Amino acid sequence: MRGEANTDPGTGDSSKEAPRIRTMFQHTLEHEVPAGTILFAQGEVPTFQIVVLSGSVQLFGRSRDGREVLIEVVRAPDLLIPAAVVTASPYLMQGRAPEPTRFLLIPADAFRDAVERNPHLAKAVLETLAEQFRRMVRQTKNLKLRSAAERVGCHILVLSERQGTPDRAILPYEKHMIASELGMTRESFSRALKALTKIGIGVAGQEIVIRDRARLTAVAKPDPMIDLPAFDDTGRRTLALIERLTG
Amino acid sequence: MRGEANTDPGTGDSSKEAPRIRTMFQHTLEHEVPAGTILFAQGEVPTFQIVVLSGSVQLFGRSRDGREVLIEVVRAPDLLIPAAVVTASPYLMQGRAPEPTRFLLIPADAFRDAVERNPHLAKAVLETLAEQFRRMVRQTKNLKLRSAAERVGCHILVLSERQGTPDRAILPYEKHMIASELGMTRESFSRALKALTKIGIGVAGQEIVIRDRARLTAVAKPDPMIDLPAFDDTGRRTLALIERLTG
DNA sequence: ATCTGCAGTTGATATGCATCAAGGCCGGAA
DNA sequence: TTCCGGCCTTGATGCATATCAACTGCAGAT
Repeated sequence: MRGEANTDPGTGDSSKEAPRIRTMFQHTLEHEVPAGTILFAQGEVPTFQIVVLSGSVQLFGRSRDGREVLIEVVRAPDLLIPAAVVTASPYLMQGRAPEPTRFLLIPADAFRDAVERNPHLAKAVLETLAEQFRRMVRQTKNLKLRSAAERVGCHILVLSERQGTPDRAILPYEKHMIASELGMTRESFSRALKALTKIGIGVAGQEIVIRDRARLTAVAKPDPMIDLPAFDDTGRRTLALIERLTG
Repeated sequence: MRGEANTDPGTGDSSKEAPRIRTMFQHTLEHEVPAGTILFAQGEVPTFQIVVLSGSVQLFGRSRDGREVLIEVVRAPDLLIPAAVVTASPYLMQGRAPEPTRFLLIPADAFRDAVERNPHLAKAVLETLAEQFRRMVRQTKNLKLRSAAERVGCHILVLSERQGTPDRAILPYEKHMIASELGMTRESFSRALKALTKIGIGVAGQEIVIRDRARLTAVAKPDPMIDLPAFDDTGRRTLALIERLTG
């Protein structure tokens, strides 16, 4: 737990919001998990609003016959599925940390209370959730409007932008994960990469070298209405606010 | 406009929220459009928070080569893409009313102001947006985890439940629209329906008769973690609040 | 070192779905 | 009525992607 919550620092008690914030503070834990940790299962009702401080979380959807695909990735700083927490309904996905990851765990009911009482928090959560909604819309468009090869090409372009290296991109996790994130099998992903080899990229393990960005762009046809913008500070702003509120 | 906004009814001015709510009220329009009306284009920045009072709105995603697919349908009562309004960012989809539809148009900045000032409104919008996010997650799972035939079968089951008729379902709009909503071509949709004919459904124009629900269920494998629940009153509650706030 | 298991690649093949093309069935216009 | 023009269906075909299978390379265990 961060900074000994029970030794209440003397914040003025006269402010209307203070009691609730203090509640949120008192029971909020900070927690770090190793790579591979399952955070929650599909179908569970959230007990905490999880705040991703560092690292990332993969969210998997499972079909009844047991197949699992990567639906989305939440990268720090961000909230882990506020949609499930504010509606107090079951997670639709399983959450797993693919790397050592740090969290803030805020009890779900305290979080809902705080959101209801603190307009700034409400606004921040709303913006974060809105951004997440838009990510899902982008993904749906990606799946419905593009071929597998285009999805792979655009993903590489987005990665290279996010990593600030226009001439290369590092695949952030295993290829079969990325394949399922992009809605295809690992074999198809492998073949798509190989095909792109002929139009100006090089593949060496996790590293993709972009030799001919113009040609790759021409083939993959990136689109600002589908692909994620390189920077978005919603998460950072939301995190700053929550850290202020919890200590 | 609803109920002569300028003849201000004597609400007490002492309450802190009143001025903003009144702003929202003053410039809020009620509007009805005929079937086929385009409400906004992909790429436009929202000028209003549109509230769907009756009817529905189809949201289309467009690729750069001009192909358009139905991404989602917003049915009254609901908010039209609060995610774009609260973040003041461009719509990722085009909005079109496929039937005569009534709206409340709340100026976007007045809406954002009101959300920031009124915790009840903030909570309602948050819940509505959360529900919309969850719908998108369900759709992504649907696309990534199921075959075309399964998607068609489950869609029929959902429609029949929503319409309260376990033995039949009426397709709410043209088949080619539903096909693109389900991520396939109209031909594939047609063939999928025909295939399902052999396992206990009948097709007559827009009407689907479900002769053998058990068999259809066995084939389509509906799943509460993917398919929409029959009832959800989030929209209704949000609408009630907004109507109270706007007069 | 050897064994083992998992990630990835590659090839052969299957199949689901799209595409292309033709024709049927309306309902609306003239 | 006839003549359209959508919408839908159906068939033939092709292609994209999945599936199945074999193999490589590597890392961790013994």
